[in-house]
Amino acid sequence: MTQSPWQPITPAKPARSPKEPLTRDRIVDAAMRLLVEQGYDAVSMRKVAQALGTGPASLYAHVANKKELDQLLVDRAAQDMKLPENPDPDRWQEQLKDAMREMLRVMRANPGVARAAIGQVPLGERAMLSTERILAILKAGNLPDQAAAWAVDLIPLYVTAVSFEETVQGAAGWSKEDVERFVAGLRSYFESLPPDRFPLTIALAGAMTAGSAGDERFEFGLTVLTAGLASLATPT
Amino acid sequence: MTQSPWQPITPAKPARSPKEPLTRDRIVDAAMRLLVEQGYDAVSMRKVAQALGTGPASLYAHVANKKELDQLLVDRAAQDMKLPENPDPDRWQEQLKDAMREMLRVMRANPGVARAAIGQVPLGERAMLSTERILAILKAGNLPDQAAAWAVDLIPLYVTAVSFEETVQGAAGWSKEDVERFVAGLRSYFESLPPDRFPLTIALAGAMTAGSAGDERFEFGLTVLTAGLASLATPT
DNA sequence: CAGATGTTTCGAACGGTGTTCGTTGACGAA
DNA sequence: TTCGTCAACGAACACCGTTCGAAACATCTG
Repeated sequence: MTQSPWQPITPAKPARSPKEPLTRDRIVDAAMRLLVEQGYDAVSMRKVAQALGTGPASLYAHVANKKELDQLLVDRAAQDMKLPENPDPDRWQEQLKDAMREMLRVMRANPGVARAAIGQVPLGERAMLSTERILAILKAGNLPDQAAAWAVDLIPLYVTAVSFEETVQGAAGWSKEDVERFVAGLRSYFESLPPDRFPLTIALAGAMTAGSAGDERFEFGLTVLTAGLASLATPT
Repeated sequence: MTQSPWQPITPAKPARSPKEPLTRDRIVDAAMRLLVEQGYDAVSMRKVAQALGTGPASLYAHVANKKELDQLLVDRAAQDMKLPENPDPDRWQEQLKDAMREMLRVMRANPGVARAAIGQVPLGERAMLSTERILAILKAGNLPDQAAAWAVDLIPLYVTAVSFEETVQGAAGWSKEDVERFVAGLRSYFESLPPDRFPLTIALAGAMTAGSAGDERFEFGLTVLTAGLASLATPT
């Protein structure tokens, strides 16, 4: 009774990790790799920790929570965006469109970033630098201060939303044919609606499902936004 | 040994539920109530089932999965949107703005719907009817078919994104003062950035954080979008 | 009326999630 | 050398969506 038969005693001592110490940067690196290679859903505290050869609890010494990690990922991606430093007042509309194309390009290159970015203002320093650059373009276009300030919120909202939609489809691992099949199904669904109540939807079924593959849809949004903003510019 | 002391005997027989049978509608009802009262995160298969006095597995006989339930919630909300049936060509821009205001109103009345709607085309019949109505307004404005077709995608995208942003804040149970405090913090963060690299952000810090409380920000988006769309209308 | 067949219900479980607790160990200051 | 501090981390908590399989019920067949 004084001693039980198998007493585990100390479990051999885990030898402490011989690896280099954890840092915020190493965590973001690992998370970014997971994000790009396997999409947003693969970025869990557990999987990131596992990729670093440790447990999830270890991450919380360097990152407040999952949301903060998401923000860090967004900021890391913003770093890759190349935006003009000295905008040209004569070409501001085209420059604005280019900037939005660049934002979409980066989000596509890092699938899942849109998912992490949606619904929260990116406040990291690198993201703020993008904001500054966009503001410069808008000021070059002679937009009133208030309009420029709100537009700089509206613009990423659009790009992020578009990229997010693509991400949702991409997350399911859809191939080009899958997308085509989905669009075709969508179109025939539109056309199958009751004609008395959905005349326009049926008539425009083709147009509504057009441009889903390429960038025409996105370009349309660019056109609408820049035209709308241009209409607010104070005449010089 | 032959009999243990407390033998539970038969567990009283669960008497089979004396309640009315489960239906898709009852499930959506319960989910909607949870959504409105406690936000999107409260809408889990488990909680919906619990609200109906059953287990989560029971729901799967009527609803394919969580995503389908989300779609059903969006469609249920779309039902509440009152949009004009016979748009007036002379007032189409104002009618379009009103329609978007109505969409936002409904999304606000059902907090969490935006979260359920984001990133997926709403295909339910009631949602499609809203699409039809918006199309009618756009056609009244003499937009080319392709423009109208893409715009009818762009418009809910904007409204949903705005509502979603509000939802994220609201989900944390923020009061009016909380929002004010957050905005004030944001503003002083902008102003504290290095002046050499962020001159515009600092100069416009006030403007960028303005209009977060009311609807001015949303109205700005309406103005930009309608103006941009109007610029695409074919002259009559 | 009895039996077979199909559908609905639902407890239990699987494998995942974000996060917290409390112990362990390493390292710098005294 | 001792002490105090703090990163590391195993284990656990409370959830999540979904599936399985066995009952309970409804309905049609003989």
